[in-house]
Amino acid sequence: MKVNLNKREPVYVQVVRHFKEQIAAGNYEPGQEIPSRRELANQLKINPNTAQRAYKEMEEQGLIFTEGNNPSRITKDGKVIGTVREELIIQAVDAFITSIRPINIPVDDLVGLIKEKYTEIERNTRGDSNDRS
Amino acid sequence: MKVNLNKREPVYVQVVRHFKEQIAAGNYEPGQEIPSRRELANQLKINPNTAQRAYKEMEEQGLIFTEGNNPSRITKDGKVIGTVREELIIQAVDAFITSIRPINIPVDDLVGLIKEKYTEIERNTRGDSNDRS
Amino acid sequence: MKVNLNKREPVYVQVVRHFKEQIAAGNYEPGQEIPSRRELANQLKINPNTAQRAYKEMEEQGLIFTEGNNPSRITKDGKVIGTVREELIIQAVDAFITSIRPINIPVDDLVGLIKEKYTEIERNTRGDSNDRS
Amino acid sequence: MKVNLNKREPVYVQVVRHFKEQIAAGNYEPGQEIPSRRELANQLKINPNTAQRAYKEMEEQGLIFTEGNNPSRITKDGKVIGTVREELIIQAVDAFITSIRPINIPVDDLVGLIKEKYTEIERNTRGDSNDRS
DNA sequence: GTGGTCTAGACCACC
DNA sequence: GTGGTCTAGACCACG
Repeated sequence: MKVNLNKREPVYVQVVRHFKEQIAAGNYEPGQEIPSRRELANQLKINPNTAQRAYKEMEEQGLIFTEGNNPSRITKDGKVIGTVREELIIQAVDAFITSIRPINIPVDDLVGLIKEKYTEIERNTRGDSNDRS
Repeated sequence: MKVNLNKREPVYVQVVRHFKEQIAAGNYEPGQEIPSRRELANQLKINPNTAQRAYKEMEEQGLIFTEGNNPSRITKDGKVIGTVREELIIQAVDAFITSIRPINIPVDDLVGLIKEKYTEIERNTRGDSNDRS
Repeated sequence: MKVNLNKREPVYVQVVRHFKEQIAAGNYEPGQEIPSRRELANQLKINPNTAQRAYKEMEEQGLIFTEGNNPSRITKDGKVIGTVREELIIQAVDAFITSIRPINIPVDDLVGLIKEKYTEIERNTRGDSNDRS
Repeated sequence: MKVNLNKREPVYVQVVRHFKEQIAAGNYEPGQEIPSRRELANQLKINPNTAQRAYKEMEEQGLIFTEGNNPSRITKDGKVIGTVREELIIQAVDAFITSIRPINIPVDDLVGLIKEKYTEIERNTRGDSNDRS
């Protein structure tokens, strides 16, 4: 994973989103260990406080849990995991429609463009693993 | 048009985007006058400086031009106008794909969701005209 | 002559400068008639008030004079004409030095560039008359 | 550095030009930190917003860059730095030629004037260091 | 009336 | 502390 310091999206939000994506994609087993806060901060070269904030956010949302001084783990609650996936999809679709609606483009043209772009990416990344964190 | 002060997207960016959408939708003739900075500020109930900033941005991008102290106008350059539409569409599609890609959803499911959402909106707004307020 | 509405230099100043240049270049005889204010405004497609302001400025500086309802004329005072020339040259040189000084470029390099540019222009305009008002 | 509030040239443009000159003169290392917007505003006794505007301009031109909320830095792109110098010189020479051309002064007279003025300034400033204040 | 700049002061989120 | 945005209000010159 890489973090972009210049985007308007705060770094800690980017981190949270990244984990959500990994969970939604099924790249994490329920209960699986995730890197410690310090470790993540080192990997991404971000401030430990930022990592801490991201983890705190995820804990509050029930995505991860921490027992005592052990490393944090992905939630074991299957329902939460399913919700994350839906949430991400709905958010993406809504944002897309909102941004494209005022332009008055026929929905079929749109679908064409998306399929095109999608297969183009598939072609470029075939064989790559999905988890490039 | 309405402006949302609470979004992360700066007001002046919202204004720029709104004009781009209007141009892309064909609601502006090349060379057409647009409201003066003060007038726009009154309409949107924003500060004249914010309007000024939006217009400056548009001027730098070649979307509008100003001769002397006359009110600004939409560019007469048809090429620019054509590009705006494409740019908006490509940006939207790219952002969408980028946000949805890591989740590994089959493209056909995606298309289904989009069409669904799209027609739902169509149903709610049928009969509305394309006002340029 | 052409006037640029988008420069920071006010239009009326551009007009004044243009006449000064013509005088300095010797393209006007002392006492020669110049276009009426209205005529000039038509030629340059500027507001008559702007033409008026330019002429007023020139009268105050003693460059032109007007007798009754007759067309204005270039001053007959040879000394004024000589001064204009010197003034323009000194202004130009001063502005140039001021802008180039902080960069620390050897004066000989500078002279080389100027000569180069100068002859380049000469080549492109040979045969042209100087008065393209 | 000093800023002149009474010149026609806007303050923020003066600031941008000053940094360009410093870069062109080699007084800044690539990647070197520059004062924060607030600090610069204090130094020059201008409003922080004016400093902000100057920095934004420089950022758009690729002269400086900002990572997250850290102080901005001079670009590390050597090409950009090289271009700045050339750009400043060419602009100055072009402006000079444009202003002096219509007067029809022999190029050798011009060179004489420049050298004269140049050495005169050298005499007055010999011993000064290249401070970057 | 127009565009343009500047100041003063406030607010926000991020780190 | 940093960058960034916004408001409010003033001023200027141009046309």
